[in-house]
Amino acid sequence: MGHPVRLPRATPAAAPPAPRATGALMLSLPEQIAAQLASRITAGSYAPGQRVMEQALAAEFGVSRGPVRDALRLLEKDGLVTILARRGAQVTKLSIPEVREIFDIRVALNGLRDRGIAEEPERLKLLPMLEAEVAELARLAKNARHSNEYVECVFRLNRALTAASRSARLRAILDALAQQTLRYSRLGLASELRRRQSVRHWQELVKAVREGDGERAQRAAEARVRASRDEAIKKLRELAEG
Amino acid sequence: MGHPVRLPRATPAAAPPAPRATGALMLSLPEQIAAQLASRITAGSYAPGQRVMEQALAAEFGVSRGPVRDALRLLEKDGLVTILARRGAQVTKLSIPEVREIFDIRVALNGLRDRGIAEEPERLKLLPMLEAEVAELARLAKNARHSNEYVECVFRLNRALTAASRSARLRAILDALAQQTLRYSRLGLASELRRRQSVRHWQELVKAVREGDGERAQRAAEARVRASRDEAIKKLRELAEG
DNA sequence: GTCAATAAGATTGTTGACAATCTGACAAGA
DNA sequence: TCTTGTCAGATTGTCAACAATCTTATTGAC
Repeated sequence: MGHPVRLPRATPAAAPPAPRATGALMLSLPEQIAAQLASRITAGSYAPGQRVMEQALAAEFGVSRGPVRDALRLLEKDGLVTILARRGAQVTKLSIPEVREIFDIRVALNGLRDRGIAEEPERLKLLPMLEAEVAELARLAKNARHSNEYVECVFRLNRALTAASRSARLRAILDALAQQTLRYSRLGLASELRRRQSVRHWQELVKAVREGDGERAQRAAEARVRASRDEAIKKLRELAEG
Repeated sequence: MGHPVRLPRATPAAAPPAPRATGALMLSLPEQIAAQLASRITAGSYAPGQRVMEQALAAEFGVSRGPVRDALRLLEKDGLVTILARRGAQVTKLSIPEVREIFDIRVALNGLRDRGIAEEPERLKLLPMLEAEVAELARLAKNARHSNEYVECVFRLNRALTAASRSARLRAILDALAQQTLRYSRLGLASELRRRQSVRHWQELVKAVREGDGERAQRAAEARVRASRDEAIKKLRELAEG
């Protein structure tokens, strides 16, 4: 069979070996599988600690174990699964200190990212989008029923900013970390008070970007992620105790 | 054949399938191959941009392409090779802006690392080693002929500090970045003036760790890596022009 | 002489099967 | 009752071969 092709889902027997056309934006087979699994993990379909077995996935996706292996290595790179030698892969399970560690790294690197963006001459192209999204954030924060939409909007913003970063390595690291903390960020934005604080942080960041003030952008970004970190940890502790 | 075993080098035909005992600290076959290749890359045996082909390595190590594939994925995770779909792996080639980006990330994360260490109660156990190594640095810096030893000592120090960090993720990221910038750090420590400056940074860091002053440790670490960055970039530019 | 199409070789992607190891349960002994 | 040893099933590690793609050199046309 070829390989950078669409995924036949849940093919019980052998898939028809029809070679497909080579499209424009194509993910390799392992990448497609990894993407599917990543969304299942971040969405919570797979529980933390759950084993992820090659054979079963290969059968489900109608491929052999090779591409599944590659996909699992890809997910390991993003920290979504943990691979133990001779013991296979399992959905990464994070302790509270580990969550904190990841947020701490994000504090430092989001600061670096947003400082870089604020000092970039092309930052002005980003501003309309930033301002529109932050206005949307302010709107959503007022209504307690829009918690999910608020979180989605924050993720869009973050993804856009990460994508705008010059450094490919920074992008890769931040994308991985953001994915790992996705479910916890959600926890940390549950209360309306927190969302209002979050809006202020974003507004401060946009202002700094508009004025090209890298240091202030960095401070705002760091403050924002720190607040997210503290609230997430607090909620996690409450969940662990109560 | 088994798999977490020693490497038969350059076996032309099939290796004798003798099953070996399961030792205590054992690397899987792909990890062993990856370690070998990593040292070749960081030592400069493989030139940047050079293609690294599965078949050839499999033949050289006397294994099939499977473990070699895994090894290359491992190296990609550390940024030592770049894998292009359908085009194989090549030793990562860094442009000057890319080198700068990596150093910038190291600035932020080394700061985070050393701040964490300075604020750790168990930091006192580290102090003797730190002080001994930094004294050694001061000794080596005085003699221009000891440039290589100086660099080695800096790497030991860095490795020890990274290993002492609480966060496994921070360790993984920093190890990867340090490997990627290894040859450039070497460039940046060539001049005696720079080594003297480097010693002062290290002394400042040790002092901050001794006193448990996290913020000062962070500033010292950041300053140290920034200086390393600037000197490496300067040398790279000189090489590119002259 | 330069450029595009073509064909041969080289290289990666994928597969299915076999070997080695791990997991869990069950039984025997202290 | 708890530990230890053994066994069967399940799962990962490895291999060799095939298929698809890419690269390179050659040919032909303009």
